[in-house]
Order: sequence, then structure tokens, then C-alpha cells
Amino acid sequence: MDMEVDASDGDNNRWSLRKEVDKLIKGILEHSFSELEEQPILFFPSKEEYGDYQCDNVLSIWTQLRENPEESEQKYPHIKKPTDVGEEIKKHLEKRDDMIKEASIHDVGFVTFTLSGKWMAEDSLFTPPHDHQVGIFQPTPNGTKCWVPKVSNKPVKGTVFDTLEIALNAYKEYAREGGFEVRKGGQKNSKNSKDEPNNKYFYCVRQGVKPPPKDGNQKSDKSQTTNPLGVTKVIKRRKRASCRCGCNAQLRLKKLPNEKYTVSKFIEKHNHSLVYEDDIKYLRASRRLTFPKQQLLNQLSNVNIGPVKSWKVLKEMYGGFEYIGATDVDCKNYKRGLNEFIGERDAQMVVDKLLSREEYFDNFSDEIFESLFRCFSLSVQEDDTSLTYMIRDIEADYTTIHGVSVEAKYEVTYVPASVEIKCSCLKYECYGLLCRHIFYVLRMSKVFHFPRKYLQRRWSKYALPNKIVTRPVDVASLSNPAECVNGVLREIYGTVEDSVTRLVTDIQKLQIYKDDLDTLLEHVKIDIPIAPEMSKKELYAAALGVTEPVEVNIIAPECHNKGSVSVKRHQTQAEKAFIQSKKNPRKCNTCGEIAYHDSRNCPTKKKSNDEEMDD
DNA sequence: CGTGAGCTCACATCCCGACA
DNA sequence: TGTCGGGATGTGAGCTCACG
Repeated sequence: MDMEVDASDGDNNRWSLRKEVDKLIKGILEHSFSELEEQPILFFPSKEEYGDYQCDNVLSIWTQLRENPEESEQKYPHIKKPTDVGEEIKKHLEKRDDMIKEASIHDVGFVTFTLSGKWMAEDSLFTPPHDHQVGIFQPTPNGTKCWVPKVSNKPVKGTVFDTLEIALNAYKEYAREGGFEVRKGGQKNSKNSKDEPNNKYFYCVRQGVKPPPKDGNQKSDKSQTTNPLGVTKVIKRRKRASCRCGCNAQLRLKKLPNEKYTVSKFIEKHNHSLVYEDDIKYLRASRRLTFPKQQLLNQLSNVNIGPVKSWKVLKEMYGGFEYIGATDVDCKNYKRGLNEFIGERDAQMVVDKLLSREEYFDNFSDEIFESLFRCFSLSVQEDDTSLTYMIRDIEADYTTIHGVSVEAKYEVTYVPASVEIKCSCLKYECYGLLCRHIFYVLRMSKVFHFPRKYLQRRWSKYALPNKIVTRPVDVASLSNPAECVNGVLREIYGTVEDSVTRLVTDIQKLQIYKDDLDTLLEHVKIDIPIAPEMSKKELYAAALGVTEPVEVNIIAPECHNKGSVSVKRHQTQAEKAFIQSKKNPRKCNTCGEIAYHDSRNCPTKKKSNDEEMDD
């Protein structure tokens, strides 16, 4: 039983199936064998046909009764053998026919029983004690029950939302706090189908009921398939419970003339109990593998750490699985999706990535050439330490919308003492390559050697990284936006880590630092209230730092390694000799010796073969 | 059809007892 | 005390099913 909670957990006052069963057996034992102070001994039976629970108190009770046979004979005249103890328990179990579907006795008198499905499904039993309940329970006059989420900020009728997305997010947030999940419902489109719909419905995820199987499409628990070779295979169908129970809670939105949406109907009553506060973290709305976490999963997978181990790493990092916001299964599914996304396109992706770099980096020598013929200095300003050139680039002229050509001018600042140079075109900052304007200024300043500090390691023959993972020194120089995000993320981690390292001894300052970060987050939240939703594919592409290949022309060659990897433990010489000693020697037909070889692998034969090869 | 999640296989790793 | 064998358990990856 999935819902089973350890009955011994005294701090937990929540309703549990096991506790109810425990209570029942305890009552029976107290009633029938009052002075024995027997505690219920309950197990899950070893065999499925025995039912849901097995009560093993029989032997314990029988042993105690045998200690004082005469006294027991007086008190329990009907008990003559262990099976009678079982019968006694069974009799009382059967009296509770609302709760117990079936009870029987096995072996020496163990009682096994099955719980009634109707009893388990009864809502009142699943209603947790009042203080643990999320929603407010309301019995209605006609006897049906309903639950209302206890949330202060609810989308009442008449509330106006700018877009459907905002409305959905608001309802989802309300649902998360309230303890239920949201599903998108139908919509009524406007005449122009490209426009946003006129009406849109959002429902509780338990809305509706599971549709009955269509005639002729009825699926039994087991079905048979026959493959082309005529071999029939029995497929066992999995049983999956539907959570739909015809709940009517919903949010209906209607488009206003100003393209905004208003709540036209809001039903807040649910016909089922809501999720406990403790379990809200398991709701889909609370589970989200954020981009940084996806990044971590991806990076760890690069060093052969799979999703489950990565999830455990996250658990340690965040101080408990409830703070991760994702289950291990979420991590596994993400990894599977990522692998699916890559598929056989890995080679294509690598090539595309390199080609996209080529797009950004044109021929570098051209840039020096262009500095000679396309760039001219318009003015030079000189102060104590630096020179500021205005450079006119005749190739970079651009036209505005009114057809007027605008001359491209760039400002280059040069500090001769430290050979510091910066151009307003920001090419170096973007791609790590100096621009033609800088070359022009360097030439004018009679600098005839390439400034060492502007020669990045990656353009040199030492470009191979020392480590597998390197933190980029210059984030802006990364070639595409996806790589930029990863780079910035690493920089942020680094900054935070550095700050904490410095502040680790000063808790007060660390707290101030944390508060400052919270303030920054608040600013971001005001700026971007809802995190933009990226599609799965976009997320995978971003995580890998690639764009999804449109077509696949390059497929990685299949690689067959010579021989196979031995999974056997390495044997020492002594061990090999020991194994050899157990074998019986045999007579070799080639050399005539009695040894541990035969005519096929005779050393003399091998020797003669080698000589032949040499000839 | 997309997706969450169960099932299974094969391999890796852990752990415990036996033995040198 | 160290090493080995082998069972138990953990894990990654692929396959599959069924809900929505």
C-alpha cells in the first residue's frame, strides 16, 4: 500500500491506513484477551492470495495461555488449540464487514484478511485531522461534501488579467498553495483563428471522469500480439489508476474588448480532499527542474555521474530532497529526454557548432588588411596618459530608414604605458579578436609587435584546456548565446562562492550579503514577474550549447573496438600457475613431451612459424 | 502524441564470510 | 591482516505503457 505510514511514528498525527488496521486489531485483542496486554503483530503476507494483512498474534497468545493451563481453561473454555485463537480474532474481524472484505486462517492459526475497497475509498476516512488539512471542509445540506482551498489571494469573479498566460500562472499559484493541480481545458476561438480565444477554461486536474473504453477497443489485463514469425507473446498491461473524480472546480476566462481577460466564473469547491501541506512539494506545480539544475545534471553526466547520483548531490547541496524542487525520477526523465534529443545527431551538432564559430570569426588577416585601406583617423585627442582616436570605417557605413547614409565612426582609447586599448565597436569583448580600428591605432602609435595581453590562449597552439571543466575568463567572448548563459551562470556561482569564502567567519556580514542578494532577486521579480517558459527542445539545446540541427547529414561512424573488454579479474602469475597445476598434463604430438600444451599450441611449432615469417 | 513513470537488463559496486 | 569469491544491492539506459 503506497499510502501506508509507519504506525510507530508517534509525532505524526496524520491518518494512515496502517494505524486504522492497528487500532482495529488492538480493539479485538483488548476485547477477547483483555489481561494479556497483547500488542498487534501485523505483517504484509508473503503470498498475494493471503490478502492485505497478516495478524501473527496467535502463537504469542497461545504460548501465554499455555503458561497457566487451568486458569486459561476457566477463562477461555472455547480455546483448545492455536487455531481457536485465530478463529476468535477472525470472528471479530468478520463483524466489521464494512471494513474487512474477507478473513481466513492459515497454518497453525495465522489470520489473514483483505480490506474492503469501498471502505478504503470512503472519503471521510481519508480526511486528515482538522489541523493537518489544507482546505476547509464543508458539508452541504444535501449531504455531499466539498473542500475549499484555504488561500487568501484567490482569482474571484471579475478579476482582470492582461494575458491568458498570466491568468494561468495566477491560478496555478493559487492551486499550489491550495493543494491541487491545474489542467488546461477547452476554449472558444474567435472568428479569426489566429487571435487569442474568446473564452478559455482551466480545471482542477481531477475534473471529469475517465472515459469508458470504446466498443471493440476494450483492453483486457493481458493481450496477445503475434510477430511476423508467428510467435505469440502475452503482454501484461499495467494498471494505472485515474485520478479524475468529476471535480467541478474551475476558472473560466472571457476576453474583454481591450484584449484583456476577465474571470467569468470561478468555482472554488472541490469534491475531493486537498493535498496536505507537507505534501505540496510533490505537486507538479512545485516540481520544476530549473535551468541551473539541468545544467548541473548535464555537467555531472559528462563525468559519468548519472541522474540519480546527481540528484543525491543536489540533495546534499540544498539540504534535503524537499528543497530541490524535483524528484529523482524527474532527473532521470530529464536525462532520458536529453539523450533522446541528441539521438544520432551528436556528430552533426559538433560540426554545426564549429561552423557557427566560423560564421562569427572571419579571416583574421583580412582585418589587418582592412585597417590599412578602410580606416582613417578623423581626430586625435591627447591627455596625460591616453590617446583617443576617432576612426572612420568606410566599409561599415550604414543607411537609416529614410535612405540617409550615416558614416560609421568608432572611438579608440589607447594607454601607451600599459598598452591598454579599447574600441567602441567591442569586437574584442565579443569575440576575443582585435578589430581593424585597433590595428589602425596601433600602427599609428608605432606598435609593431602584437600586444601579448590581447593574444588569447585559445588562439595559440596551447589552446587545449588543462582540465576538463574550465571557467571561462572572458564570458563575453563565447561564441553563442547558449554558451553565454552557461558562462554567466558559472561566473555567478564563482562570485557567490568567493563572497561566502571571504565572509564565512563573519556571520553578520554574510547575512547582510544574503539580504542584498534577496533585494536583487526582488528587483528581478519586478522586472520579469513570470519566468519565460522555454520548450523542452529549447531547454535541451541551451543545456548542450547548440542549436537543434534542422537536418542530419553527418552521422558518427560506428566504432568497433578491436577485441572485447575483459570483465574478468586480473590474475597474478602465481594464481595462473596454481590454476595450471590443477590441470592434467598431456602428451603433445608435435614435440612428444608430456606438458601443458598440445600439438596446436606447441612452443616448437610457434617458433618454426615465426622463422618462416621472417624468411 | 507528449510525457510521466514502471519494468527490465546488464553491469558496477558493496559487503560479508572464508581462507591464506 | 589482506585477498578473494560470490551474493546482494545499486545504477544507467532502454523499452514500454497508459493518461491526458
